[in-house]
Order: sequence, then structure tokens, then C-alpha cells
Amino acid sequence: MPAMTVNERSPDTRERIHDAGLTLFNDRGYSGTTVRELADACDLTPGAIYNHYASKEALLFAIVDRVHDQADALLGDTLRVASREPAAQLEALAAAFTAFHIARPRETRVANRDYIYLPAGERDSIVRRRRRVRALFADVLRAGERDGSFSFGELGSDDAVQAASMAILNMVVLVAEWFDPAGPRSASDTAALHGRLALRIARAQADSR
Amino acid sequence: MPAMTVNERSPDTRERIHDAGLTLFNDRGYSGTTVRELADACDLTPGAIYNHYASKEALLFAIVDRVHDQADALLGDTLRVASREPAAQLEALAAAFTAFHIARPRETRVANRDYIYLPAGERDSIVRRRRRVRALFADVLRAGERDGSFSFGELGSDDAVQAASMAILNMVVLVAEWFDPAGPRSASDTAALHGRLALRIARAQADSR
DNA sequence: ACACAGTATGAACGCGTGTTCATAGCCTCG
DNA sequence: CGAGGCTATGAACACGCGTTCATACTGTGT
Repeated sequence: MPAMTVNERSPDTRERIHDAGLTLFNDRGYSGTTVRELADACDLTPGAIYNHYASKEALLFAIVDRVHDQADALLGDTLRVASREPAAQLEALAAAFTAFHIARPRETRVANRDYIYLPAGERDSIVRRRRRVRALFADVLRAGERDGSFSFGELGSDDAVQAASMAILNMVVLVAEWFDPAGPRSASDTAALHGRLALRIARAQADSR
Repeated sequence: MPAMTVNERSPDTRERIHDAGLTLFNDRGYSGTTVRELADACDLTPGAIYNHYASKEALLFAIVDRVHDQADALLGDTLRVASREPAAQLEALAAAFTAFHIARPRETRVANRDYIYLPAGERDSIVRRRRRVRALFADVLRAGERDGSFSFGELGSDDAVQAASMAILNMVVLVAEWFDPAGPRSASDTAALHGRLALRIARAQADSR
């Protein structure tokens, strides 16, 4: 049984490796990144990495797992603070999650793109978490359809809710692919804009306030 | 100067390699796929691959380039056939491109995800093509805003068109991540649905026909 | 029947990979 | 001061990588 690499004295080194992994995996992809590049980026030798992570895969999992923790926390908090009305909930969720993705472009890109390189068990656990996020958006859409604030009936498909929630989620999750921090639009403007666009997709009546 | 591997007698072998690359790159990612796996999947030895492609990278480029050719052709044809009205154009583009992505899940996923592994020159040429597609959608949205069939003014941002066109494009491009060919919704239903959702995003007045 | 171009082989090449390990330094605690 | 746990080193490991090459086979055109 390998060393568990716990109880370390300098968690900053672990954090530095985490951060370098974030940058390198984001730029070159997980399997396009070598442990030596990782070590160089932290001013370490390859061997030292293994005092903090059991393997390269373990680092990837730490990265992906953490950002999912943060996402879950954010979405939970947002729902808890928002009112009970589905329209307000949807707008708040889309805006908050957009801001989240703008603030963490590396984390979210690696999580979305490279989680397939995780070993089966860990990958499944991530896939399950992502499905729960999808379900959360779909539930809000269904609640709004029930109380009349959203409408999907005229779309011709018996479950347009899935397509609509995926449209919203993909809009939000991929914002960092085009958003330019140096551009004219601020992050919070863009977050608010995505909240409004989500309401358009759900065809909320009151979204032209 | 290396052999150019042209004028081959059996283009089917080249095609078999192309197809195996499609499947393997899709499943394991480009740099997660081995030339030996590629050869096994075609009942060849590794060396034989090089009679048909100059390198593993050349195969990736062939794959990515071809699907971009097809996409460009499809979008051009769609625009040519559609009426002059921006709403009809947008709906037709979104529907046709959705059907395209449902029909080619491997091609589009590899193109979207693994084009970063291309050498700089080829990667740039791909990036340029993708920007042209973005611009095509943005142009239709702007045309519709001009003639009054779309409206973005109340969204509070001076250029909500970019966000809206990215929302539409991401909805379309990522359809294969959730669409289930064995599910209750047919591909053409989903394509039509995406056409309608695109109109919702652009807030076309006449989309509730 | 012969020549030749296209194609596949299988062994090999050099190199880079993720990972391990014996060693040594450092820092804290007794 | 001395003991012991944490951490970094740098060399090494076994292995798999993309690619090359001499060779042989095959099928078509003359």
C-alpha cells in the first residue's frame, strides 16, 4: 500500500502543485502534460511531486473534485437565498453559475474536458455529480412550467425541458471560451445577461422588465 | 523530405484509418490514443499507418479539416436555400447545424476538443474557420436586430449579440453530449426544437406560430 | 513473363513517460 | 543536543511512445 501523503507540513507546496496542474492541464490537456513540466513549474524535481500526490491522476482528481465541490456549494447557496419563484431561481442560478465559470476558467475547462482521463470509479463519481447539476436546472424549469411562469408546450416536443436546460447550462458552462476579461463587457454584466437569456429560453412572461 | 503518401491504390485503407482515428480519438482523446491501438483497430501493423498518413498529427488534421469542410458546406447551402428573413435564416441554420452534430458526434467532439493538439500553423487555420462560423451566426442576429425581427436592446449590454450567438452556437454544438439516439425524441425533432429555441434566444416576435 | 509501383511486415531506434528509491537535509519537539 | 518525521534530491527503473527501414508480397500494365 502506497504512502498516503497526508499530514504534510507545508500545504502551500501541495497548493502550488495544484495550481500549476490547473494551468498546464488547461493549456496542454491532461495527457499532454508531463510530470516533469509540472515539477518545473513548481521549482521542484519530479520525485518531489509524489510527496504530495500519489500520482498524476490523483492530482487531476483533486482538481476536478474541488471545483465540483465549489460548484455544488455555490448552486446550493444560490437556491437557498433566492425566492421560491422559479423565474427568480432560474435567473439567479444562471447568473451565479456564469460568474463562477468566468472566475475559474482553468478549473472549469479542465473539469469539463479532461475528466475522461480519470480512472473509471472516480470518473463515474464525477459524472454523477454533473448529472445532479443538470437535474437541478431541469427541476427548476419543470417547476416553472407547472406554475405557469415558463412555457414549453408550443415547442412540439413532449420533453423540451431537457433541451432547454441543456441550452442554458451549455451557455453558462462555456462562457469562458469567448468571454474576454479585457473586453468591454464586465463579468457581472455578462452574468446578468446570461440570467436574462435563461429566462428567454424558458420563455418567462416577466423577463422584459 | 518524407514520402507524401499519395496516389495510393486502396483509398479504403486510408478511410478505415480515418474512421478508427475518429472512434479512438473520440473515446480516449488524441494524446490518449496510441498509434498501435490505431493499427490494431484497422488490423494493421503500426508501420503500415505511415503508408497513408505522414504522422499521427496528420491524421488528426485530416479528421478535423474534413468535418470543417462539411460544416462550411452545410452552412453555406442552408443560407443559400433559406429566405432572406433573418428569423427564417436563424431557425434554418440552428436546425441544420443541430442535425449535423447529431449525425457526427465523433467528428464534432474530436474537432471541438482535440484541435488544440495540432501544430501551430494548422491549429490557427482551424481557429480561423471556427471564428468565421461564429461570425456567420452573429451577422444573422445583427441583421435581425436591424430589421426589427430580433431584439436585444433591453438586455442591458451594448453587445448582447455576441452572448446570444454564443448561446445558440453552444446549444447546437454540444447537442451530442446529451442527445440519446435511443431516446424518445428523434434527431429531426431535436433539430427543429433547437431552431425554435434559437428564435427564443433572439426574441423573435413570430416564433410562437 | 517481367518490371514496377503500392502496400504490409516486424524489428528496431531513440527518446520521454510515470514512478520509485536510497539518501540527505531541514525543522520541530523532547 | 539528539531523535525523528517531513520533504527534496537526482539517479534510476521499466515501459510505451511515435517513427523509420530493409524486406517481401501482391497485383496491374506492357
